[in-house]
Amino acid sequence: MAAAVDPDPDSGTGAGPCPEDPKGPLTIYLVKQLELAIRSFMDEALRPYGLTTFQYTALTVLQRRGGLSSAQLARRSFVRPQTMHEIVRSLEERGLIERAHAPGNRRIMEARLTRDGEELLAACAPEVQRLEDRLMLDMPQERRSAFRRGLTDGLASLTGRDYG
Amino acid sequence: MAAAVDPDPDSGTGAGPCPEDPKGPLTIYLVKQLELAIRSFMDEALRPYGLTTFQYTALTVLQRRGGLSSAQLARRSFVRPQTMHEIVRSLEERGLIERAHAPGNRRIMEARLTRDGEELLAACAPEVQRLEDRLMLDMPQERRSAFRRGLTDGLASLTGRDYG
DNA sequence: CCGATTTCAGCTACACTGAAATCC
DNA sequence: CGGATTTCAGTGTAGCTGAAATCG
Repeated sequence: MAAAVDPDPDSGTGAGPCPEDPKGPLTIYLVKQLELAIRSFMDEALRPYGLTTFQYTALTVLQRRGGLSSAQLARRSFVRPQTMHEIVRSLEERGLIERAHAPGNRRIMEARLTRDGEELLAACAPEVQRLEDRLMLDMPQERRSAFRRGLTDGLASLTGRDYG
Repeated sequence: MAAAVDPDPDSGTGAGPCPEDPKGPLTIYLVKQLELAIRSFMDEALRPYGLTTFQYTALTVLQRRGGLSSAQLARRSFVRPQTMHEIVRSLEERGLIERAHAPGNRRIMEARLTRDGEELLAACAPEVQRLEDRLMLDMPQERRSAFRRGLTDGLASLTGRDYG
């Protein structure tokens, strides 16, 4: 499967420090590698529920902040409005979200989870939490905080938004 | 463009702590958000060179560790060998890498950067470094180390490999 | 008229499954 | 024969550009 992660004996990981660059790989490279690993495990965990990682993420954002428009979601996810519209449309078709015209602005469609959407997220939650736990397994509490702070600070630096 | 990142006044980021969960969003969510932001800026920076972020990443891995096979690259990137084969094939077609049968094993094709590939990477390097700098801009040295450690530790936890 | 949102159409890149051939 | 690598064929999803319609 996607996340088989055979502990393969390929010499090294491509990430370790080399004689030429003692500081190791770029941090942006490490972020990408970690995200690839997470997405691989997420896709595997979510496949039984018929969700991709991206669809799941969109649903959780809508769960936390209902009433967002497709364009607002797109900005959060750094994709074009057309791309997010496609995701939203498919989620609506499956009955996981529903959309209604915003009061006072007829051209904006606000999306919200349906009961089915809530239930599907609840069904996935344990597996997602298991992945979160596994990620943080070997980190003592203090290091977890420092890690999360690096992530939010980096996001703030790149986007100018506040993720604290 | 992709990374326009208008400092839009949408209420909040979807990532901040909510009354219901004082601990804030899952760390795996933060990793994904940060990677989305990075990829957005990377795609924008690399477009003039005709490279996607994924292609660029594959090239840099081959630069650090020449002589890898398509299947070895696939394991590092958590994709199927068929997927990586497609990437490698297109890079070879463009003359950025070349492949040769491994000595002693005729079914393995080892890939290496060509001179054109090296030059293209060198041309991209400044822009990529600018993004790296921007990510770490507001972090003092100690916090950068803690952040990088979180990334490598997380990778090690998920994959069982050593990214130290 | 300008800007934001939604939507349609077409396109490329990514990633998967399935299967076959080659070689150790 | 089993296992790994490469390759081909087909499919679906993600994400892009371009363009149009709607509404404030």
